[in-house]
Amino acid sequence: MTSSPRRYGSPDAKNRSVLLDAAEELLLAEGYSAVTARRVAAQAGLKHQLVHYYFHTMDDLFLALFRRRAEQGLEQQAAALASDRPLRALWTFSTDPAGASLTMEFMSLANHREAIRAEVAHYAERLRAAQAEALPGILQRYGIPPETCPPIVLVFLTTCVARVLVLEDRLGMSAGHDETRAYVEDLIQRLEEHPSRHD
Amino acid sequence: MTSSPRRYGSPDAKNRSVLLDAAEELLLAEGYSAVTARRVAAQAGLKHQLVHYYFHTMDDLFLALFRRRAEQGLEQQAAALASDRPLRALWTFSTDPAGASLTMEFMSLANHREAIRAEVAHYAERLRAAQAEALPGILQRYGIPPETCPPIVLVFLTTCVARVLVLEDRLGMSAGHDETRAYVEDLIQRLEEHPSRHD
DNA sequence: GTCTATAATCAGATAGAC
DNA sequence: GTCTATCTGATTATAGAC
Repeated sequence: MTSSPRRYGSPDAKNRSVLLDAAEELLLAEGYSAVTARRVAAQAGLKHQLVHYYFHTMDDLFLALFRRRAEQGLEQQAAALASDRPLRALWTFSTDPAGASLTMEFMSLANHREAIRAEVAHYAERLRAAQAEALPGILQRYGIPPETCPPIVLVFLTTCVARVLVLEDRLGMSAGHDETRAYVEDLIQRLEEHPSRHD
Repeated sequence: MTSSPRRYGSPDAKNRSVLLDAAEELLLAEGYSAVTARRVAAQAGLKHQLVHYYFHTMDDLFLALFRRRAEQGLEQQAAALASDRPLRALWTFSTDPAGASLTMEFMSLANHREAIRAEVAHYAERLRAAQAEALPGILQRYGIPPETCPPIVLVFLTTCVARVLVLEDRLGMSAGHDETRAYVEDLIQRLEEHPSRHD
């Protein structure tokens, strides 16, 4: 009589990670619309019902996938900011094709999946807050007067440029890319190689 | 015997535009995954088969929708660049929420729809080329030495910032937005109100 | 933990009547 | 130009056996 007490897999089962890996590959290669229970399972070499066994709904799968990546991202960025060439490290981190592509894909997803929206927004704000907190000290170390440009604006600009570069690359666009990369990297190099000279 | 010579509606039929309008509303409000033949027709108050009558496939509908918007966009940007306050006009044009949202939605779509990809990339390159052509003259008029920053880089930066601002707004993000908007608008105002002074 | 089987939707697309 | 009817295939999700 009592309605079936639906069972679900434990969070640390091996095949759970296998499914998440498969989902991430699909998301990166074909976009979020390709991430269906059946295709994820096929990619993992498992039956599609297992997706529902480990993740109640597809939203749950996306959330689990996002959280796993988000934690890695926060750690990587913290390491970059703490390194001895933080600007270069931050730029390398931000323009990582896989990372930026996944972020953009999750942002698209968040646009029409309510459950994802809050999570993505929260993570992005945390990333940005960590940068905004670290940057003033970094700029000061390089002798850059804070009046030049508010650190939070610099943080925002960097993120924008990195994301759009990666996004457009994927579409086969290139207008202005080389010039912008060169401009940013030249800027970083001048700052980090000659901390005293910058005009 | 001869296989049915499938018929299709003429490009200037009234209901064709009605369907495109409906598709655009859906795309803006709920994202591209909501733009199905059935939902578009429902939004337009028509039967879903009419979508296939006017647009052979859904890709055709997306392409028609994109081209209609793209032509408007190119005209609007040309008008902005030719106005007496081109920087301000360009910024206003670029940060138009509806326009930027649609552009981002089409970029997401282009990411996993081959037929859309080429069209979106081509349009975006044309927009950027038009800006890159006009900007040197504008900067010269304001007395800005071209060594400060390559015009094409400025063009790219502006587009990035505008797009990401709009995208993040839709997700409910706000960190750094006010500061960045203020920074850009202050910059534009200083340039356009006092063409001679800029330091 | 994994399987078979199945329910219930929803999608794109076409044929042919009116 | 618009309709009804239909085909085909994909999707999420659940129940219950093993």
